[in-house]
Amino acid sequence: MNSGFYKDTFMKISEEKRQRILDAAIAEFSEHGFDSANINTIAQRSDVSVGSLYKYFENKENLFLAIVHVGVEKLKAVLEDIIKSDEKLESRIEKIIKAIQVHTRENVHLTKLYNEMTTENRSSLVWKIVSDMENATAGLYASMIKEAKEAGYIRSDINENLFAFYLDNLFIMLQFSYACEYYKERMKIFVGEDVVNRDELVAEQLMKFIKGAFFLK
Amino acid sequence: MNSGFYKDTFMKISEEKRQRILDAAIAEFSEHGFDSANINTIAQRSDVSVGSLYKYFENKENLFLAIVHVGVEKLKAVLEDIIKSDEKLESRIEKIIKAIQVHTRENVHLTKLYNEMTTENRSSLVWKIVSDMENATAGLYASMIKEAKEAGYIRSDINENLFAFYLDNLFIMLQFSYACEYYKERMKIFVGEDVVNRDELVAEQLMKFIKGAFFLK
Amino acid sequence: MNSGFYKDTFMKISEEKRQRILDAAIAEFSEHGFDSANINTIAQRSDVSVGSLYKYFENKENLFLAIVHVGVEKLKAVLEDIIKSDEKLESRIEKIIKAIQVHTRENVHLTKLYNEMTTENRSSLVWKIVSDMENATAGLYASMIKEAKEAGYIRSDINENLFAFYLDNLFIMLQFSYACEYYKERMKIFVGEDVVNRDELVAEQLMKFIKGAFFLK
Amino acid sequence: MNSGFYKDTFMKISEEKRQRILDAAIAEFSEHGFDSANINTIAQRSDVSVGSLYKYFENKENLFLAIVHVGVEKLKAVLEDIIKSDEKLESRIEKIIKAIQVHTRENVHLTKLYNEMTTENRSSLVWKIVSDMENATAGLYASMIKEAKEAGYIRSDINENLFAFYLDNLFIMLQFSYACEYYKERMKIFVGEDVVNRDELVAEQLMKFIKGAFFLK
DNA sequence: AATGAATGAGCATTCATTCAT
DNA sequence: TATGAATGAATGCTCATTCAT
Repeated sequence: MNSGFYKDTFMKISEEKRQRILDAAIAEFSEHGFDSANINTIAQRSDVSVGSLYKYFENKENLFLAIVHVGVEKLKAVLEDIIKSDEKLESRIEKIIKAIQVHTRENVHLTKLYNEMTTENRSSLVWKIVSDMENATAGLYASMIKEAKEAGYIRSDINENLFAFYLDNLFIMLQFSYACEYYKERMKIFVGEDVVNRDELVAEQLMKFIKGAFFLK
Repeated sequence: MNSGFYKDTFMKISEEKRQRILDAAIAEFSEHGFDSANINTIAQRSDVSVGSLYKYFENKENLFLAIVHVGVEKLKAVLEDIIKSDEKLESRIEKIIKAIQVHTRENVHLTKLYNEMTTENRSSLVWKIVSDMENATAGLYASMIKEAKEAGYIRSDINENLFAFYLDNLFIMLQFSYACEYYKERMKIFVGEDVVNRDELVAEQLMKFIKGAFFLK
Repeated sequence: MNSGFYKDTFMKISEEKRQRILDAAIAEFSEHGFDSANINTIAQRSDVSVGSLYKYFENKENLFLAIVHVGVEKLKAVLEDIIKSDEKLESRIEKIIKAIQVHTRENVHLTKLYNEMTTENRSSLVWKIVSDMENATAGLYASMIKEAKEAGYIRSDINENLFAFYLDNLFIMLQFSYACEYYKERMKIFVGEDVVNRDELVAEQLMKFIKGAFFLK
Repeated sequence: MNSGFYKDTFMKISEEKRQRILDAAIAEFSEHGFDSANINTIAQRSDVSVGSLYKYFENKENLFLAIVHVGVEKLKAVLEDIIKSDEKLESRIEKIIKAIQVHTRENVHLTKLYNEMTTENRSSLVWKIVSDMENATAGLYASMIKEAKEAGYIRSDINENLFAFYLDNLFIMLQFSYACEYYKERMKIFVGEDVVNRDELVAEQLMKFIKGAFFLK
């Protein structure tokens, strides 16, 4: 049950306090990156003593991993819900795109964290946590595509693994483009200052892009 | 000529030494990220004294910006060459994909740096340098697509800016997938352990993906 | 109450520890001057960690200003006590001279610090703290003289501000001559090796000098 | 002949270059104090290479001592000229006061340097150079006073050494009050913002102060 | 269990001094 | 003799982690 990143004591405190700590940590880590994030600041932000923080988490790294875990679980929940539904491929993809737009805006910090996380420093540590999700998504996408392919619904001359990969690549970049300053600026350059207010257009065109790639016409 | 990140003295030293410093800095920054990168280590790695390093660069930040600048210029050169050629859209895209595969493998550190750079901390500083390149690429892709659209070569119901954006998103993720540990692992999960040896397949399928998205069938 | 140079935490530690820190700082700064004073040494001397020192004071400068403040307050207390008494001018001056001799010997480091402080580097920062005291003394001396002048007790053809200034000049040099190596050596050259043991003579003659300057005969 | 602070080579360069170096050094040391003064800056300011500077002076300290020496010699020359004249005491003192006002304004840097020099750090090293001058002045003042005393020109109940000492104290403070920021501000507080433009008043009142102290009335 | 003061290793940066040219 | 690039020890300050209360 325990993901191994927090100590048992962390589960003995009130739900509210636990959340305060996680929120503070997510904010701090996503704003400053792992190295510059300050444990003492996280303690202040969450109105908890440093001492306590170290009663709940072995060290800075584990606190980081714990929140990455939380973030991943949250995203996984959102995606699985959609992918596992038995609607047809097209509408599932459409739902994912819209879900990404909503979820990313509501969890900007978590998304920044996800980007931060892919950085060299921490990647090996973090991989243990994330591989799980990536595995899940990768599998789901691939089988979703395979299914559609077998049903003659999409073209048959494609490698479903690679196509799943490219599809997810587009989704990841969409997330970052909505949450991370750098990618947001970049998107504005490509599309114009007001993209951020034109979610439907972005979704519609992305849908068109993907459909073209997948579907027979 | 001088990008403003290094002092004039940096240009007075031997080409070989200059390269040694840049390489050491690129390696250190890409391995540890800006904050954890150690100037003293860079000095040792490049067999130069710390004092000298500070004779060449105002401070840690400027050294970082200088190498980002170098990286960006290098990549820009590669891409512009291809995009500006007057071959047809299809073969230009194909060339870009292949160029990314080659360039990224040859410049793993620089690519890691690019990822590192998109991280919150430094993004505003770095943006000045990179926006330039993003602007160039964005414009080139968009006009390339517009042209093809007007020539009736690709479909006419698309927003060229957004399609250029999605296209570049795929390229960026391809780069990271070849250079950054995290993304490399992820790619393996999606496609299998041996992807890294199957460049042709990756390129071919990506080509198929993109062609589907763009071209009339 | 808080002069603004130390953080609140400084007042939460034991009186004894606080004094140890101030003493160590006063010694170090007065021995080496602001620039060469070593924070790490002050930490060792006062048997406190550097980290703690920085918990109590924002930075080196504030620590310096804090002890200057302490020194000034101490001296001010001594002088005000005497000047504000309502004895006659003559005996007040005599008391000041004796007080300087005693106080300076007991606070050699603080007096050295005062000298150090008048040095260019820090003067503007320090002025805020000291101007207060100088203002007080200047005013007190001047009104003391004015009063005596109006009472016909001393001569009437003098500018009380300038005479107050010259008087204080003599006092300042007396302080330095007892505390600072340079001025001490100088005094020995002027008066002989054993001046330091002849406080009464020094005081008596200075009294004579000043009385001549001020009083009608 | 060689004071021992510079190497022989220093005398082999042009008078003009030598002066440029001394001026730059005086300015730098008086502006920043010994520790913060920067040898490389002195080299730039005097348009001479650091290498050369080290050909002329053993190290930073010796350069400092060399300029102190110059300053002292300059001041000594001014004072001796006056003190050794055979005018009567009163007018010699008057001339000294005026000379101080003029010389100090013309040699602000040197005077700041003198103050800087009395600071603990350097005092023992510096003392060798200055003791010489102090000795000279002390002796001259004392014998000047003794003479006047024996001539019945001033009062006979005074210790000529101590009176010489107090007299010189007044002179030193006058110098500092014209040259050093800290003391200048202090003088303004005592006398008013426009003192700096009222040299005659300052001189006249100081004369009055001293005459009262010394002369029979 | 909770606190938060205390610790001290670690790193960016400066600058006196050297030495190859 | 003159140069100025190169050196690296030294120091202010930060922050993860500990531990006495």
